[in-house]
Amino acid sequence: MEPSIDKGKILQGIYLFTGIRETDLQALAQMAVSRNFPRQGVIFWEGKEAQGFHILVKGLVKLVKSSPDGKEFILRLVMPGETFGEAAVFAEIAYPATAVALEDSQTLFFPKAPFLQYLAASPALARNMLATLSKLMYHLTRQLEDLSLKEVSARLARYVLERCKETHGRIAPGLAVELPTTKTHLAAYLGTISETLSRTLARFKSLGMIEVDKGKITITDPAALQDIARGGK
Amino acid sequence: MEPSIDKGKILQGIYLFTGIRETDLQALAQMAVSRNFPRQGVIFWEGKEAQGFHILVKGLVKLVKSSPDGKEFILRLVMPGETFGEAAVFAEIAYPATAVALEDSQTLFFPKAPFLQYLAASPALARNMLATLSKLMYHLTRQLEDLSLKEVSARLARYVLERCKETHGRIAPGLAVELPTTKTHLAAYLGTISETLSRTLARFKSLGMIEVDKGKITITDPAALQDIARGGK
DNA sequence: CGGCCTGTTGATGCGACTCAATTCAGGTGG
DNA sequence: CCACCTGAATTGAGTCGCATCAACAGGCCG
Repeated sequence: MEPSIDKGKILQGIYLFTGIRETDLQALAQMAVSRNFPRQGVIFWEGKEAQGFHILVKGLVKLVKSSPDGKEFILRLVMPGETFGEAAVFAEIAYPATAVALEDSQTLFFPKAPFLQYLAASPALARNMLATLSKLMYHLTRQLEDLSLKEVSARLARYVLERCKETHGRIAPGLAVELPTTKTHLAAYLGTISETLSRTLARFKSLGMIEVDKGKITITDPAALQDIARGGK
Repeated sequence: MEPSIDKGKILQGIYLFTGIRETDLQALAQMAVSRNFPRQGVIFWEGKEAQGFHILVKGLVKLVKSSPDGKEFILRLVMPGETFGEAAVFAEIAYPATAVALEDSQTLFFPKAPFLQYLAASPALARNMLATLSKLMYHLTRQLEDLSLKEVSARLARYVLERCKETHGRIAPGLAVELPTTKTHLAAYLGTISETLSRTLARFKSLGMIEVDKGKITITDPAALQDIARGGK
């Protein structure tokens, strides 16, 4: 068994719980269950009736849709501190995707019933949850826009720029973005396959727009990237 | 000016407000503003700071993403009784898509600030809103799955089957689904263009899977459709 | 009647997926 | 420590789905 962790402590840093009173945090910590998953372990399956949602404490999780013939699309890579599986808790629907741990991971699991009960008593929590879902919806519509209107090069360019903005707060030559995992996963996230991603990266590099090195992409020509992200060429 | 409508009456039939007390409904009706839009009128623009959300009372509305070069993707067709523009209200984000009336339409508009204030006092309303957002997210992930993993024929087959199930509660030979609007719009909704949709419909017809007639599709071979929707052939 | 929008059908080209071969890095076990 | 294996990444050749461009038919409305 895990050495007992301070669940209340963990909750303090989570966006979902900002502005929640200390005593309420303790109540929430009470209902949370710490769970561990090995690399490649399935946290929940698409189509399974939702029993609650998770907060990722440590590790890395992918949310995937997969097709009968083995292709898969990564809806989201979940980083520590983020929640996942929330949506299925509030409507009578099943998990819309499968969650798989990409590294040994630890989560806090909130069972549906007690959480909903608590939610009814906490407007601040409800408000935070609405904001969380809203941001996820925003993200999903962005992905839809990319998939339906843009080609792979534009999606990749946008991805690199957004990650750069996210990690450094700005976009400038010389700044680098870390790939959270393998290029194959990135390909699945961008709605393509590793071969195509490899070629596209090679083309960007040959055009002097980026440098690629060991799971790290360095931006050398932001303007050109932005042009491509908009759909240019 | 419109002859004054009974806003309270309208709210009663809306999913978002089920289980809300009568007196609360009156308060909500107070804050709602009736607005009218002509065919082709823009209700809000993508990127504009959200000021509130709408309930469609009458008419038809499309939520679209459009690219610089004129292509557009329809995220959702909004039918009377449904809400739209909700997501942007709860996080500090802009409207993620543009809303356009496809027919002369009437909405009830709920301004952000008073609605949020009211929401804090009504757990039932918060709960309903969470459920609404959850269902929309489910829908978005379905679309993402289709776009990333399936080809046009599979998307069309799935669309026809789902609409059939929705309108008749079951799927059987002889049942028909109405197209809400033009085939060009349906194409944009399926992430393709009208030419490709036309060809695909023609192929389905020649294979004896459907009959097409005047904005109506009649299913003749459900099994074959289901096979294609799963990715077969 | 003459525009306009929608829908259909044909020919062509391009982007990206498929299949296949090779290299490379990391981890394992002898 | 090296041989081995596995998964990731890269590169090439071939194919396919679908968008593009273009021409044309039908319905609706002013």
